[in-house]
Amino acid sequence: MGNDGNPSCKRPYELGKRLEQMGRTKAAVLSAARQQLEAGGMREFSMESLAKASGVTRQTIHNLFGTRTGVLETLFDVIARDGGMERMRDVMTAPDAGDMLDGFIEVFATFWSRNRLLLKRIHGIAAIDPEFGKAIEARNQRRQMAATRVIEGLGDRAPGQRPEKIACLTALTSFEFFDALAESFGNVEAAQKQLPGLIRRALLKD
Amino acid sequence: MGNDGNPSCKRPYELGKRLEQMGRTKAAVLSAARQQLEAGGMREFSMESLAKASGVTRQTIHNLFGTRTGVLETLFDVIARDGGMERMRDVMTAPDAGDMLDGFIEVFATFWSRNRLLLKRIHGIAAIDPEFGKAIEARNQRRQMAATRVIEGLGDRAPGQRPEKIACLTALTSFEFFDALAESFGNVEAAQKQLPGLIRRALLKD
DNA sequence: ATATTAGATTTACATATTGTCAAATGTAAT
DNA sequence: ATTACATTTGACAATATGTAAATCTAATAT
Repeated sequence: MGNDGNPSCKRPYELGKRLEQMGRTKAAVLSAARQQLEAGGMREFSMESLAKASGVTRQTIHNLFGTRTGVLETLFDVIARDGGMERMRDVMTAPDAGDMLDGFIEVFATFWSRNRLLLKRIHGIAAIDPEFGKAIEARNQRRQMAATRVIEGLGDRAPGQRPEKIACLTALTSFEFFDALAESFGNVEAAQKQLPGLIRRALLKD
Repeated sequence: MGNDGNPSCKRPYELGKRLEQMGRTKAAVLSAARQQLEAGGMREFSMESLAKASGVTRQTIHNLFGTRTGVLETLFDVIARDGGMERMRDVMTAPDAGDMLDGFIEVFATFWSRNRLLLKRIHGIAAIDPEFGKAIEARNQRRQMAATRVIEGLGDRAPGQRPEKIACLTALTSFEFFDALAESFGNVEAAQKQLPGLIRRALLKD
């Protein structure tokens, strides 16, 4: 934006209100994308229907997001940023290791349950599209790093099997497991309620 | 096949050798499908490339499998049938409840690990295509029923929380969790090795 | 052996979707 | 009023799925 560095421009130009409008359409597109993905999966999710639902042209969406994958990536970024993950900062600095574990579990369980349907689709896409999958792998690795610090914080008396515990905690706090649990229970609340105890038993009793 | 009950047929006709050929092409297509899905996800998996890889035309594949989804469903059925699941019969009739639990876990862990990449793709597709997802949900429900019998067999002294245990066992033996575990460990063998202990701790200690 | 016939395979076509481009139009900042 | 940029419009190429009619193959009856 702006016209910095463009020698053909004869005077400066700030977008101002137009940027706001762009932001609104961008939000509208993302909202429509979310709705369509959740409702009907990838079948309903076409640039055409997206354009119609958000009241703009296909071309505009291309201008705003690049490609269809671009829409997905943006959507993924948005929910990751606005999903309560900022609480992780506090959690990871908790003085008590047990509190850290509990907070760790709770933050993820909340995030997963809040965005369950959408994340199901997005992770599904990641599973069938290796390239898109990298974006999600990166986040999983961050979760694994956090899990490492949690396990180290617990400081058990058998440090030899820490790697196993880290891997278990990482897998048990994955979206995939949470989703499977919610599926088996038939509702999200039960999964959210049972998860902490389940993980503590799996990890701590040895 | 054959022409049974078709009034427009003027004389009996057995396919014989031609059926063998069909079987071979069918197998070739499925093999190519598996390879392409595992290697490059849905990007590589087109009717065109499938036809080229298996040495037939697109139309032949349509005749043999109906639609592209038909190929996937057949592939899913094939691995489900030839994946060692027949051992479940013996497992579920084991006299000792602990053996039943162990066998239950082991059969699924083996199946998941043997077909990991392919199942990752197939479950991914199920996640983004609600209609296709039903086929997999059906199998998950069968696993949940089996899990119910396993938990009931264990006959613990707190039958009030059986539903929770059933749901946990179902989720912990899901492909999604196994895959997440293998991902965190970095290899399948470790996941296979750790899973039984993890599940026993999560379930039994209370 | 050979003509007949079911149905396997091919060829050609219709439809839908993504992505891109150029030019026209709209709109807010200067 | 003029300029910069966003947005629309319309068209196009590339790619994919799925279908209909034409052609070929091989099993069978005579």
